[in-house]
Amino acid sequence: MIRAIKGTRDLLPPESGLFEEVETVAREVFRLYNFAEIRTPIFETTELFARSVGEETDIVTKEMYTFQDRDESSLTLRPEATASVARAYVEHRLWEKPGLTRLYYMGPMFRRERPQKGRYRQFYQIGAEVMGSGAPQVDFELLEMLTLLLQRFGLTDAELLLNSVGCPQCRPAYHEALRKALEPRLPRMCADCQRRAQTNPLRVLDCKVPEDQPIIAELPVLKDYLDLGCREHFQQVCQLLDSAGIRYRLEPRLVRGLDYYTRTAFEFVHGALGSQNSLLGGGRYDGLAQVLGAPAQASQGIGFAIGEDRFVLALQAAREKAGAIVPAGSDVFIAPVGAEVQSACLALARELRAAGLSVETGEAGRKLGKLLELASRTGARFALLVGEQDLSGNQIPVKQLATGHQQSVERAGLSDYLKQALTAAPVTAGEVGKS
RNA sequence: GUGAGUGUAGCUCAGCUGGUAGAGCGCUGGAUUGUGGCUCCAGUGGUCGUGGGUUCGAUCCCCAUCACUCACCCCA
Repeated sequence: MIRAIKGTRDLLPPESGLFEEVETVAREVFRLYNFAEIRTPIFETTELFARSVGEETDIVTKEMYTFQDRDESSLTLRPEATASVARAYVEHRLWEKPGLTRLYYMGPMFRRERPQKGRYRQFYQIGAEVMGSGAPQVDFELLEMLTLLLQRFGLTDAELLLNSVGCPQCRPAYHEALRKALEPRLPRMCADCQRRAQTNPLRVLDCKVPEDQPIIAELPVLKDYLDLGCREHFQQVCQLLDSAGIRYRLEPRLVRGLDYYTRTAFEFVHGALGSQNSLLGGGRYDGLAQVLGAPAQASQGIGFAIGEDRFVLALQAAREKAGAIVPAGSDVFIAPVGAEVQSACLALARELRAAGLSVETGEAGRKLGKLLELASRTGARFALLVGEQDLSGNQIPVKQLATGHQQSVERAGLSDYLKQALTAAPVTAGEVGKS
């Protein structure tokens, strides 16, 4: 049997419906903040990611799907989308348009990691970027938009973690101080930290080994090394959040794994996600566009990416907790009584669909009992029992499957009756999905 | 890349220190040729992940391998 390859999966109903719902609501919320969609290619030159994400990052050194095209150029399946958006910003000189560039995207990303709960090799991200301004106000509005999106789904138990990671001007001093402080302490730390001290010293701060915690507490804190500009920027972001009543937790040890981040860095974490608890992450990346060819004064940017798979996981947990059920089936199931009403039933279905109802048609000629059983078990909300005499009398029996209540309805007023009844009637007692 | 756990029917799982497999759910039909959910009956289902070894005999014990899951790592 041919199976989906490791780390990839088929999104089937009812779960695929949740992805659709998350995307729909995200689009609505993005529209409120005047974001428009960008669709970038799913593969790019390898160089783009090496230059923007960072040559030494884990993503670039060991997680990318890179391959040779037939002309021998090196291409890579996108591991994230900010690089592509920045590339498009530069390629189309978007800074020359009036106002800020506010773009959102959604789609699959690819990283070759060992699969785990909430971690896949093909995974889905929903993200947005604001380019062309370094104002703290922009950071604030982005975070506010995210809290609104989480609110829309009732994920109010997600927690915002906030930090400033400085800029290329002040970070080297911190790096130096950190390295000095680490040197004498390293022998007492775990093997991972000893390795990280070489590859990515900032990640030492993120270590979870209990024995290392007292040592980490003694290390210099990035906050104390921020230059004036970075410090004021961060302070203003915090003030704006405070005055809007948005809760957050300062996390001086929050570190991002991509090289392009500057100043504001944030993450929303959620308890239902297991060890991959980061629901979404993002931050400012003020120099990125310049690296790719934008003029310095237009190269500021900030953005985030939501892990859609994780978002859905959290949503499922929340809905399960709330005991929510959703109808899985069609609005209407048409049950033909006898083989000779086939085409009349199909015409009726056409009529109801034209009125906006979702209609499933039972196979003409099957026993009515079987058809009703099918209607009920597929979660249809109403069944129409359509035989010769019903058609000739222009009275169609309509059965509400959850209650068993049945009444005849004038054919001409059928779609209006159904639409009205659908909003009033309880959800089917038939098969329901786990949300 | 590293570690641990698990692989038996479409799904969830049972299977006694080793005698070549069961249940529930599902699916199809019937009881019920114009009335579903409940019930009853029948049918449909499996190279017991794969390969090798031990044994008279292996779903069970041993080795290898693959897959899945979780964790490390990393990140969304």
